[in-house]
Amino acid sequence: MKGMTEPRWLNADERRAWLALVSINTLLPAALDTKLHAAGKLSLFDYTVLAMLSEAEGRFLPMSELAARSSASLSRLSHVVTKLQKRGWVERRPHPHDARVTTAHLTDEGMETIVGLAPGHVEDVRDLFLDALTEQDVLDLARIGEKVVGRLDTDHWILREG
Amino acid sequence: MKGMTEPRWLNADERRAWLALVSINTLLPAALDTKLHAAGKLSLFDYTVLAMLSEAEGRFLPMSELAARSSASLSRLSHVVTKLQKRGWVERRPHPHDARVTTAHLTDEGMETIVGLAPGHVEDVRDLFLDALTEQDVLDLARIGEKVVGRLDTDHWILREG
DNA sequence: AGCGTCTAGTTGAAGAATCAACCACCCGCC
DNA sequence: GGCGGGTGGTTGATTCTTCAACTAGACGCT
Repeated sequence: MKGMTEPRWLNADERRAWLALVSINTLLPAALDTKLHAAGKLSLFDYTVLAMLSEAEGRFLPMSELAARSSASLSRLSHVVTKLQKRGWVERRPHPHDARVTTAHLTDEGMETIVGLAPGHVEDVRDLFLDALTEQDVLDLARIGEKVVGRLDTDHWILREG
Repeated sequence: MKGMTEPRWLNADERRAWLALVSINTLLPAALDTKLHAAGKLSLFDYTVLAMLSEAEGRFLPMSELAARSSASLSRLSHVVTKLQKRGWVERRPHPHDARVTTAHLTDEGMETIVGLAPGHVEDVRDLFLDALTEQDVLDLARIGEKVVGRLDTDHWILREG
């Protein structure tokens, strides 16, 4: 049982930070979803999956690695890959040395799709988000953001050094 | 047609900031959803709706105002209020002077629910998020977060001065 | 009073996310 | 060599979200 002692309520600045984060959290994906849906009938998550594959060596990744890089559950990813597969953007193949693993491969058609979408998407990210910030803001946000990610998931892939 | 010119790709820090934000965006709500679901079978969004009502004068708000304060569409809110109503936490009442308006009222039972949940939730927010940050981080995040919110929605309620 | 337009909200169907149950396979160990 | 636990992945049911269509009342104009 937790909370027998008086909780430490949020002070004004903590509350501001928290509310802003929650608001960004609903507003930003919604806006990008709208843009991407208009540009190519896909969601931000669909886009992220394709983008992660396009940046991977050989344009394929095991499902679990792809799930990690898109911060999704295996279940969610599996459903989405099925959808992307039906559209011809992704293929599933068995792993040669471990029969448990499935690898998701980006098809040529999938590559064309994301290459066509990427410039517009990057522009949208700037419009909606980055252009509001100074260079210092970007630096601060990267620092703070990575701290938070580290707390939420110690082994998160964006924290791997390379 | 957009994008005839070469897009400005993200530099290293912009990419770090962007990836961190996207990751936080999926990880944080998921973690809080899990906690809240364990504590009381509700989602972060359900919680937010109840919290906004509990903080409102008279513990009621018009649907549109409640939608604004929880960053949701009227449609989403309407479905959720229906659900909360079935659990006895919220009531719908007509507005006395404008028959178009429905007001959502927090019931006593709803108030008890959120009062019971709030200390644990605040602790979770600290555990998962705020405790990773210094005071300066919190200040920076509040400043940057509000800038971003302002860009996404000029009239967002958290930016109203009061 | 009657018309058009805008605002507030609801609804049902369609698509997406989560959860729990499940299968198949790998690996270490007896 | 086979048993047990852990890993990688899929599936279907349930729940949530979104989208488009719709009702109804307010407000302004003539």
